[in-house]
Amino acid sequence: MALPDEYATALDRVLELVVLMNDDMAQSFARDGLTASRAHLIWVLHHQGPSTQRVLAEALRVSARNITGLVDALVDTGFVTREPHPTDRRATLVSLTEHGSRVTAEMEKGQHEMADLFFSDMSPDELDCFVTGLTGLVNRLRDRLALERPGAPHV
Amino acid sequence: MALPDEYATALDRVLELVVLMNDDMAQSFARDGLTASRAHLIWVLHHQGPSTQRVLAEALRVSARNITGLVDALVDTGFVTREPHPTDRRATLVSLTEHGSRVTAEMEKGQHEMADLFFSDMSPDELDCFVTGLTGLVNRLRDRLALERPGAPHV
DNA sequence: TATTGTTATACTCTATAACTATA
DNA sequence: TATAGTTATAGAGTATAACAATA
Repeated sequence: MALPDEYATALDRVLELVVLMNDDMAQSFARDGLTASRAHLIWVLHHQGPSTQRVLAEALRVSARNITGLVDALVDTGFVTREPHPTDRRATLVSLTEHGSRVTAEMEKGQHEMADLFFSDMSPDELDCFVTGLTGLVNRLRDRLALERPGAPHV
Repeated sequence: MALPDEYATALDRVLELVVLMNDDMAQSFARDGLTASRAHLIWVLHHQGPSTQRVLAEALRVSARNITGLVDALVDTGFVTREPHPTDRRATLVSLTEHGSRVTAEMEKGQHEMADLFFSDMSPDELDCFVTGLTGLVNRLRDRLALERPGAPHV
């Protein structure tokens, strides 16, 4: 055990970051008429294009039943459409509407603004040092999670 | 706009940290038979001692009705007790049981272990530089949230 | 027989509103 | 009149299980 006080302060900062980021994202989603889960779903569509509900369930790591509910809600609120799959008549393809595309594009822009807010005040050295420390930390955390949750995907 | 690629990488790391921390905490709570909300509640009791439900509602920033449900569940699962308030007969005092105290003490120990995992591989210089960068980032994020949510408490 | 998505059911967290008991 | 906590009701996310249509 080395520097308990510094460690405690540093961990407090990390925990505060997590809380603030969760708040910030939830708030930003709410402004668009979305929840975190619905935002996650259309974010996947934004990056992967039209997808079956099966694929969405795997991407969000939730049950097929849950995807049915999320897609229902996103259809009702005009973010996505359900269309028949061209070759597999069991499946449906979920696609972004124009509104859904506009919102996900705005989300991407919001990420760039957030990156600017976070990093444009740092010198190149400061940024490098911060990212190095953060990367090591994230890697150690990812390893621990993989160990403690044997069923999880070991990407 | 300065270094878009470095910024994007750095933001990705931050976002990954948030996801992993959320997963890690949820997993750790589940091992103790808790949810995030219930863990938050007993964490407040651990630090503030026996409290009225009113105080807990303010600490967790949720409705009084919600606290009733959380305390019901925590009483059923043996983490807390409800007792009459000594002077105000409208109020009830929520206290940790022995089991609740043991679990919160373990949570505290788990935090120390997490801090060790995160920081014991960093040199003092690396830690200092990481914390400096993180502190600035957290401060800018907190300021932005305060601006965008005028009703929020300006601690 | 396996897969896709649905309906049925249930649990958790969240909220507002109406109500009781007490201050 | 105001406050502490409950009951009533509702919406959202999550799960498993049973079932339909299709592969």
